[in-house]
Amino acid sequence: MLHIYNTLSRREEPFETIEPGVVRMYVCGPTVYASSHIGHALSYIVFDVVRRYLEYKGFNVRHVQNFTDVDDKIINRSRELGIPWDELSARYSDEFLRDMDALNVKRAHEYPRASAVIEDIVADIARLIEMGNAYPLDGDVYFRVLSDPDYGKLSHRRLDEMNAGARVEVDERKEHPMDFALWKGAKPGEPAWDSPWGPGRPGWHIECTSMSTRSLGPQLDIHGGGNDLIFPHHENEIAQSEQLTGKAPFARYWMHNGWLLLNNEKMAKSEGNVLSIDNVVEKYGADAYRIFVLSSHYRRPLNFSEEAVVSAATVAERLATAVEGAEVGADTTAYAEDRAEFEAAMDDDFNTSRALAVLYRLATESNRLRSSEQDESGAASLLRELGSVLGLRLERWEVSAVGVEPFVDLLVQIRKELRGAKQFALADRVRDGLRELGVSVEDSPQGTKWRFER
RNA sequence: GGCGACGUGGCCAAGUGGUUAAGGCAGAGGUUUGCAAAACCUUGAUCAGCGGUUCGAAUCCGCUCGUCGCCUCCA
Repeated sequence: MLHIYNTLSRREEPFETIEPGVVRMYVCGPTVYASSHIGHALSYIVFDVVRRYLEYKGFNVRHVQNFTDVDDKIINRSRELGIPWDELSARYSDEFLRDMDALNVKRAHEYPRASAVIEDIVADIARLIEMGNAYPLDGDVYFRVLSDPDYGKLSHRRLDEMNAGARVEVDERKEHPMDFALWKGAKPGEPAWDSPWGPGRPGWHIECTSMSTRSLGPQLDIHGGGNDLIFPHHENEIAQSEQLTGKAPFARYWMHNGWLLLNNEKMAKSEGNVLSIDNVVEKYGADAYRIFVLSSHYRRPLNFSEEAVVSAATVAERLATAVEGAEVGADTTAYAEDRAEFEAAMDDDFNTSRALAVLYRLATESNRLRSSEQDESGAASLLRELGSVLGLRLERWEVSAVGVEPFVDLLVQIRKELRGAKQFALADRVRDGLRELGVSVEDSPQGTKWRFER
C-alpha cells in the first residue's frame, strides 16, 4: 500500500482518497513573469512522477495546476520591458509549457489562471468578509488570521512565535501583523478589476483557494508544491479554504519537495544563480535531468553539480542502450520480483532512488541476455514500462542534423569495406574523423551502428 | 529568537535497532574486439566528532562541530 509523507502530520500516512479510485491533485504553478529554471523543473518532475505512479496504480488522477498571471512581480516586469502584463504572462506561460513538454512532464488536465477567475475570487472574498474572516481596509481586503483557531497547523508555528516583519516591513494599519491581503487596491496604471472595495487585483493566496475549489471541489486529496510554499502560501490557503467551505481538511496530503541548490545555495533569481531548463535539457537531455532529480528523495534538498548531471546522463544512455531494438510489450511475468521491488520502493513515499536501482538491474539483465544471445525482451519491456512511470523516454539522443545521415551512412559503409580489406589504418581514420564531428561508431557481431554523441 | 532538514567510500545516494552498510558515476583489473566503442564480470566505506541507552546502533537520546532552508518575493 502506498504511503505518503504528510507535511500536516509530519508522518507517513497510508494513502486513502476521498472518493475511491479518484485522486484530486492540485499543484501550485509558477508565477509567470520570467523563464522557469531547473529548480522549478525539479518540483514539477517530482509531482509528475507522483501522478504517473498513481496512474500506474490504477487511480483516475485529476491534476490541476494554476498559473499566477497577475501579481506585483509581473506588473513590475511588464513596466521594465514596456510590455502589457497579459502579454508578458502569456509569453512565459507558453514557454513554461514548452519546457515541461521537453522534460516529458505530463500536462495537467486544467491550467486555471488567476486573471480568468476574478469573479470567483471576488465572491469568495465577499463571503469571507460576511463571515467575519476578513475585513476591508482602504481599498484592500485582509484575512483576519485570529479568526482561524488552527492558524499555523501546517507550518507548525504559533502566531506568537513568529517573527513578523523578519523580511518585510509590517503594515501598521492591519489588525494583526500576520493578516494577509486577499485583495489589493490598484494604484494608478496598474491592472485592475472592479470589486465592492474598489478597483484592484487578488492577493496571491486567494487565487489557489478559488481555483482549486472550482476545479476540484472543497477538498483535495493531494496538494503539492515546493518546500518554501508551506509558509505562508499553503498555510494561508488552508485558513481561507477551511473557513470558506467549512470543510476540513482542505487537503488530505500536503506534499512538499526539497529545494534545488546550486553551489550549495538556494537557486533563486534574486541570488542570480539560476540555470534555464532549455539549457540543461539541450546539454544533458531530459532523461538525464530526470534521473538526476529522481536519484535522491524528493523531500531532501538536492545540490546541482555538473558531475552529478553528467553521471545521470551516462546512466540515461546506458538505460536507452539496454532497451534499444528490443521487442516492445513482451511478457514480463518472469520479472515479477523486480516489479514488486519497484512498487515497494515507490509505495514508500516515492523512494525513486530505490526504484531506479531496479531499473539499473533490469538494464544489466537485458544487456547480459542479449550478449549471450538469449531473449532480453522481457527485461527490456519491464525496463521501458517502469521507466515510463518515472517519465523516462529511454531514447538515444538524436541531433536533428537534417540531411547528413546519408553521408554518414556512406562513410560507415566505406569503412566497412576497408575493414573487410584489412585496411585498418584507413578505417580508423574514418572512425576518428567521425568522432571529431560528433558521431560515434560501434562495431558488433550484428554489424556496425553509429549515432550522434552529445 | 522560533520552526525544520541534513552530514554514509573520490562524487551522487539508499538504508532509521540485529546475518557480509542497496544502487549509480568515476578509478583499477579482466572478458570481448584487428584496435576501439558499447556491453558483461571482478574490485573499495563501519556511517562528522564525543558521550549515553541496549545483549546489539549508521539507525534511539544528549552535547559539540559543520551545512542548508522557512518565519508574508519564491517550486
